[in-house]
Formats: sequence, structure tokens, C-alpha cells
Amino acid sequence: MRPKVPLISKRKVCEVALAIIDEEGIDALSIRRLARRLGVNGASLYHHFENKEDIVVGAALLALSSVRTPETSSEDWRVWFLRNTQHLKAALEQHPDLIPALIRRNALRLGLSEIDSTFALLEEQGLPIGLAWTLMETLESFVIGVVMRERTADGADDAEETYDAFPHLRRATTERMLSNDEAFVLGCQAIIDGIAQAAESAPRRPAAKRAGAKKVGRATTVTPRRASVSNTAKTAKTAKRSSAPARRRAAG
Amino acid sequence: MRPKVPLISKRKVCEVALAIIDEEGIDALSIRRLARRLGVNGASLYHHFENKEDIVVGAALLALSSVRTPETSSEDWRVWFLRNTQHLKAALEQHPDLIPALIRRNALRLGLSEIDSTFALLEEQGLPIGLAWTLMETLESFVIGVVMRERTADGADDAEETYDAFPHLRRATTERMLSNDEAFVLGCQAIIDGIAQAAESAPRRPAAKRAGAKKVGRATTVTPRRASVSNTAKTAKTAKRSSAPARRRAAG
DNA sequence: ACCTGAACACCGTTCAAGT
DNA sequence: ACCTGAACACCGTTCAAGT
Repeated sequence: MRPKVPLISKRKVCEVALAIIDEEGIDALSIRRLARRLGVNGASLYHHFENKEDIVVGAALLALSSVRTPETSSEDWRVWFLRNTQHLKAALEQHPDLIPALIRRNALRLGLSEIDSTFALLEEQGLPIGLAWTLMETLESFVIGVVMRERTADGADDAEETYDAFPHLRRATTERMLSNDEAFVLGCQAIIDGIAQAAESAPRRPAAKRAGAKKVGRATTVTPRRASVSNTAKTAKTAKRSSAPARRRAAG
Repeated sequence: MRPKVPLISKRKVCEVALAIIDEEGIDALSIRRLARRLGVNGASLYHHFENKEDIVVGAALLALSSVRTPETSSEDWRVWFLRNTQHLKAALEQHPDLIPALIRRNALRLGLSEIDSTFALLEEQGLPIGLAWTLMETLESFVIGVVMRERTADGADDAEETYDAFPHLRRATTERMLSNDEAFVLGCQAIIDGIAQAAESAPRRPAAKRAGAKKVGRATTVTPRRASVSNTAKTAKTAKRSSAPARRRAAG
């Protein structure tokens, strides 16, 4: 039977899905379970979502909605970019199960318009626009990696005797100088400074396009490369990899 | 019936599992499918493995076996550590589906004895042992994040007109200065240099244990500014150090 | 000890049928 | 248009039974 006002709202579905994921982990999320908790039949959800992945992505977007508007203050970009990165990390840490889904759907990135205005501000503050993508993507990658790594089991090396055979390892542990948080900030800061450094040895403006082959890294002479990076680019190397499309389900 | 020589070897199972994962993705790996390809009954696998996760981890270890022995040459650690990191990235890129399993089981790390000897060499080469974990974990995290991010769908912004509304975004794309590979090396190098920098402002040896440890980072910040992220692994630099512009900290 | 078929308790998804 | 029960084609895992 059909009620005049729909029983199901996409929003509500995503909220409950997110609750299940946060409470019991993403493996506990099944269509039937989600539907039961919504007081609804599982099949009904397919009138509102394409498939389960769609629901997970919806939950993920919900989880990240708080950090999807970047703070772009009037401070130096090195400062607010670091702070934004820390916010992203904090948000991802609250829902680490969702990271793969966010990556799959490219949903980690801000919307195009936010990116555009962010890039505008970066350029205004003196960063060569040609480094904006690198800055954003590199820090995003770092955050993803750090948060994913935090989830390691880590439950094997508790034996005190384990260290006896490995004195350096023990000392590395006991004399550890940086906490995880400090290490994270150090990494972010290093990347930011690295980009800033690259900026200094780059042409101020796209005036002399070819002139800017400076060395940024030892093994990496920077050749200005403009092949549209969007989707078609990424070159053959990554294209090969990303050619794994939606898996066919009942193909067998 | 039981043959005198077991039909199933753990090794063979992991190899076939890895083949399925690489050929069709991890979602295509099911016990029944794996068993059929092995010419065996699915239930039989449970005499050799605890569960499916165990099999996946076995496949993952197989995939990483080539990079699990670090190259520790006599070069400066900044050099061989970068190279090892690149090797790890290359290995993970060949089996990105396995990264979550590797993380879950903490299998990405080297064995304890390898870590111990790696740390020994690092200390021998002058790195304060208290920074060894941070160095290793930070770069590992970065690699994980970069490889995971490479898997993004990325298929929505193909419309040429999309960029019309976002001029900065377009220019950021067309004037992009660093390729993905270059950006990766830049990030690694920046982290390595950042650690090296932290090492310089640290006590050489655990002499005054509590003396310097505290002020290394204060929740957000790591020691004095490092403006000179050296381009090359060889550091040497230092010249520009004083030119560091008054940098504000992201205090909160 | 090792392998098997059958069964258990689940899945995601589709679809004709109801209103 | 929206919801439902039933069914389809799968899952991972267990277990008594075979040898």
C-alpha cells in the first residue's frame, strides 16, 4: 500500500545507515537490517536508491557535510590549509569505515565551486595556480593514509619479551620523540613547506610557460605538463587500472 | 575421500586467490569460486585456513613478498629510505585491493627483525632513534593514502563546459606543474626532510632524556621553522634558513 | 587427516502484485 | 508513485559422513 506521504526519505535512510555503520561497523549494514530499523521493507529502498553503494555514499556525504566548506580566512594559506587538513582528519576519524566509499565516488573532494574559490584564494595569496591541485591532492592523500593506518590491529607486540631480541626497536619505542598527532602535523607542515618551496622556484605567472623547468626534487625535474588531467588524462598508466568498472554481479 | 598427498596447499590457494583478485577484483573472490578454480570443494579450504580473511591476508603477503626486505645500503638514509618508499608504492599499486587487508593485519610493516635492523642502520647514520618510528609510519601512511586515492572514479568532470564556470579550477588543471609521480616524490622528500630537520634540533643521544623531548612539538607544531626543505636528499643547504619569513603557527 | 555434500543463516537485487 | 512478499542467485561457514 502507498501512503500519501512517502514512508521513506532519502535523508532518513542515510542517517540510519550512518548510525548502523558508526555503531556496529560497515559490515553490519545490510539492506534488510537497515530496512527493519526503518520499519520498512527492504525492497522499498530500491525506489529511492540505485543500490546499496548509493546508500553508503549518502551516509558518507552526511558524515562529511560538516567539513565540506573550507575555511578560507585572510591568514596565510600555509596556516588555514593546515587547519582545514586537520579538520578533514578529525571528520574522517569519526567514520573511518566510510573512507573507501568516499574515495570510490570522489566524494572526499569539495564540490567544484568550493575548489574553484579555494584555488582563487590560493592564487591571490601568491601560490602558483599550477601547484594548487598538487597541494590539495597531496594533503588529502596524506590524511587518508594516516587515518587508514590508525585502524591497524596492532595487538601482537604487547609481549614485553618480544622486544628483548630487538633492542633498537625497543629503544625506538621508549625514546619516541613525537606523538602521533605531532607526527601528523609535522608531515602536513613538511608537505606544505615543500609546496611553498616549489612555488618559490617557479615562475610567478604563466608568462614564460617553458621557462619554468626548475628542479624541485632531485630525481624530479619539473616539466610543465599540461595534458588535461581531468579524466581522459591520468595517462595510460592509471587508465588501465581504473578500467575496472562496476563489477558485474550475477554474471556467472 | 582423502588422497595420501593433500590436494590443497596453502601456497597454491593464496596464489589462485591473488590471481582472481588481480584479474577481477576482490569482490569477485568467493570461497566457492576459488574452490572451483582449484578443483576442490569449498568446505575443504576450512581445513587449511581459519576463514576467508585469512586467505585474503595470505594472498596479500604473497603480493608484498617482493618488497618486504628493505634495501639498506651504505648511502645516506634520506636516499635509500626514499627508494624503499617508492618500491612500496609500486608494489601496492599492483594490488590496491589488498591494502585494507594488509592494514587490518598490520602486515604492511616489515617483520620485527627487519624493522630492528633498519632502525639500527638509521641510528648508525645519525637519525635519533626516537624519530625512527615516526619516519617509517609517516611515509607508510603517505604511500597508503596516495595509492588509495589513485583509485578514485574521477569520471564526472569530463564535460568541457564544466570548467567554464570555474576558471581557476581550469587553470589549475591546464597549468599544472607537477605530475602525479613528481608530486609523490615531492611529498616523500618533504617528509624525509622534515624528519631530518626535527633531528637536527633534537639531542644527539639520549643523554638528557627529558631535556629536549618536551618542546619538540606542542600539540600542533614542530620545533623551529624549517623553511628550507632541501631539494635534494643531500641536504647541505642551510643557507636559506635565516630567510624564513615570520611564519605564524596554526595554533589552534 | 583430509575431503565431501548438504544444510544453515544470511546476502543484494528484481519483480509482479497490491493500492 | 510507492510499498510489499516472494523469489533468484548468490554468499561464508559448519558439520556429519565418508575414506
